[in-house]
Amino acid sequence: MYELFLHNFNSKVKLTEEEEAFIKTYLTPKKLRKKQYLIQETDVCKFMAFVEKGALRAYSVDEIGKEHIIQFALEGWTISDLYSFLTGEPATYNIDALEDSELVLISKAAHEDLLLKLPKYETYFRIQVTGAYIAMQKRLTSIISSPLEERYKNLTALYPTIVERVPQHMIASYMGLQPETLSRIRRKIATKK
Amino acid sequence: MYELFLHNFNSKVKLTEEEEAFIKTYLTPKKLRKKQYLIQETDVCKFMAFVEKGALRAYSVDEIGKEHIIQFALEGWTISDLYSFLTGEPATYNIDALEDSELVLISKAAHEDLLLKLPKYETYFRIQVTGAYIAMQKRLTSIISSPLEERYKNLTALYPTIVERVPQHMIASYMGLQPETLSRIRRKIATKK
DNA sequence: CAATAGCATTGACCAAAGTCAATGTTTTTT
DNA sequence: AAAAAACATTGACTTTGGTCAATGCTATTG
Repeated sequence: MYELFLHNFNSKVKLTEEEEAFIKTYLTPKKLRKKQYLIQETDVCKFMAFVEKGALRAYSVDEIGKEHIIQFALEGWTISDLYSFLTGEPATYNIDALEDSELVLISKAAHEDLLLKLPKYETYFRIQVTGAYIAMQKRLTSIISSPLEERYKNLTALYPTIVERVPQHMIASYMGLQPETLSRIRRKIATKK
Repeated sequence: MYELFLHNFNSKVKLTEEEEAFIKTYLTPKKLRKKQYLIQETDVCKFMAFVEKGALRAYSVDEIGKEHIIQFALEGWTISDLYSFLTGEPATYNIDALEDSELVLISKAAHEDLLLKLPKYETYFRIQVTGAYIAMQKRLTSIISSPLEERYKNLTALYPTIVERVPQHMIASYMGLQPETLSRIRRKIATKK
């Protein structure tokens, strides 16, 4: 249990066996069926979830009821409404499962305790967040500076698994587009070759 | 010297006088005249810059030579090409001064040394990056889910100083728009009231 | 395995943002 | 203070993406 999580952790900060055992006492496993929610908007987000298996998405819903996907998480990724998690304010995102999934949960209490008691946890978390920040900055740059066609190509190049496993209309949502538009872009790319 | 930086640091992680003195030995002050570069694309980004005074911007340049602003930094903000800074790869952004500015630089060597020698520095950095991540996630959410008019209103509400101090065509660039489009949105908002 | 719901594609039309060009204003520079 | 540069606005037109509606395909699921 927790294989992938611990593997991920060790690849960033090497743990001793005792430390591994110690961390494990703070983790909670959780299975989620396809379409089940991990968090709903207006709840307070009580944990960060590491994906051992499966796929989740975080999305917001606008005034006219449209969903906008802001993040996907496949195996090895962490997903949460970090703002809500850290501040205790209500979540602004919904997170649900796109496939039957297995998660490792870190609760707020666990997070805070680990930060205090295990310096390596803080290092791990710092590296994680820094990586997430850089990845998101790239995404943002691509949004404001690349034409759509490029953006879609980049996405498939960077995250081929996401594009394969996730329905196309969700990819469209993630890119801030209508499904019809993405369909047309794909056709355009296909006919060019 | 370093007043604002240390104040900012202390507001996140309280330092003793000795620790303050210790950190100061790692800092370098730097003045930048308007239009001067802190980093140019293809350089390796050698520091993180905290703004004591003035205003900077980070931007990328696309194939057809258009500039796309991805971040502004006013007093109290930190700016860098974090990816390049951490990996040693060439920068993908240019950073330059919008006004005469005073900066506090933290070099790569200083950053690494501080992470090892002063746990509070790691905590400070973690909190900083986490905050930056959350802010950017909000910006991204707003881009993919709000109509333009809302986005401009949000921006002026959230960062009134930026909108005041920075030329409008740069705000447009930051929003991923043409200057003409932003001008029209502003007129639309103005006539509505 | 039949029925249903979810999904992708296409077409016709509309709305929004981009482009190009001209004009007037403000800010900088000399 | 004059000249030049940078900036903001507006209009006419084009391009791009959104909307609505119809069709056929593909997975679920009962």
